[in-house]
Amino acid sequence: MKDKLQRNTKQRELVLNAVQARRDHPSADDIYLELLEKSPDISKGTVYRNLRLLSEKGQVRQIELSDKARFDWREEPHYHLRCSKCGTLSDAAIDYDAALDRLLSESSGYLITHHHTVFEGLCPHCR
Amino acid sequence: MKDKLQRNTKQRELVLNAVQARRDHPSADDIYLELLEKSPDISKGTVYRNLRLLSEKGQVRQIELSDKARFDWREEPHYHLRCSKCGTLSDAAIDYDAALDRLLSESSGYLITHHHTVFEGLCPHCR
DNA sequence: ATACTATTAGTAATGAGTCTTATTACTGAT
DNA sequence: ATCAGTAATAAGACTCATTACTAATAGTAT
Repeated sequence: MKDKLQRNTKQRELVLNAVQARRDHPSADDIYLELLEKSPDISKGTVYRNLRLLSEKGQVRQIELSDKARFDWREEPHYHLRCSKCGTLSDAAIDYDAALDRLLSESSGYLITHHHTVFEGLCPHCR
Repeated sequence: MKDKLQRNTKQRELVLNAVQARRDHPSADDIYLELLEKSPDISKGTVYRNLRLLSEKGQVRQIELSDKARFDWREEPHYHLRCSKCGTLSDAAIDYDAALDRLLSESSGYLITHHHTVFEGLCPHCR
């Protein structure tokens, strides 16, 4: 139950800043390649590990997609929208429905913490 | 625009039958290993390809998870529920909300075809 | 039966993500 | 400021789901 000490490293801050500075939805590798430009010694494992740690702490949001994870600077839960053709990912303008979590918690016996939703379709450019 | 011919092969039927005979949510590799028992010559690529083709035709449903794809015999769209600890996957007792697709189609300019939702939480056994 | 070609078996290749290990560098205590 | 303890790192090997390649096979229309 005791929290284990977490240190503040330059690399962790670089990763956090990189995600927060972007307004798209980069993959772990996107962030890694971006950081490589300014910090040629940063390691891929470091980027992946810090992205996981930061998303566990809630400072960054991990979007679970089937092909590969993407990351999001927004802290509040929200849904996403992906073009089936070109793969573009954007935020969906539909509010997160927390009532579903409560409803399903009662009926299923699970302790539901959250859900994630991805809408699929053709974007204006591809349709 | 012309439909390209699809052949009915023994292997494709084996794959379809295997998925439809199960009431859990097997991965592609689960199906491959199961078929190997009775048909030692079946190839992994064949199983993966046919699962994709069958899900494109709607005879089988592909569940998009971040770690690996799972498959489902049910044809109607529905949501899923995954235990964050043990990974167990089950169907969620909440109806698919097609109204969300229409709503977002109007506001986003996308042509939304569907959405997929996975609830996360601790199952009765793990909580 | 024949011709056409989708599909297959077998295997190599890809790519996201994890793991390993020796080294480095935070952090709290002296 | 120095020191000791140990979390975190760099570099690269590794895992594992999925795809790509290729010569051989087998549906299907004629």
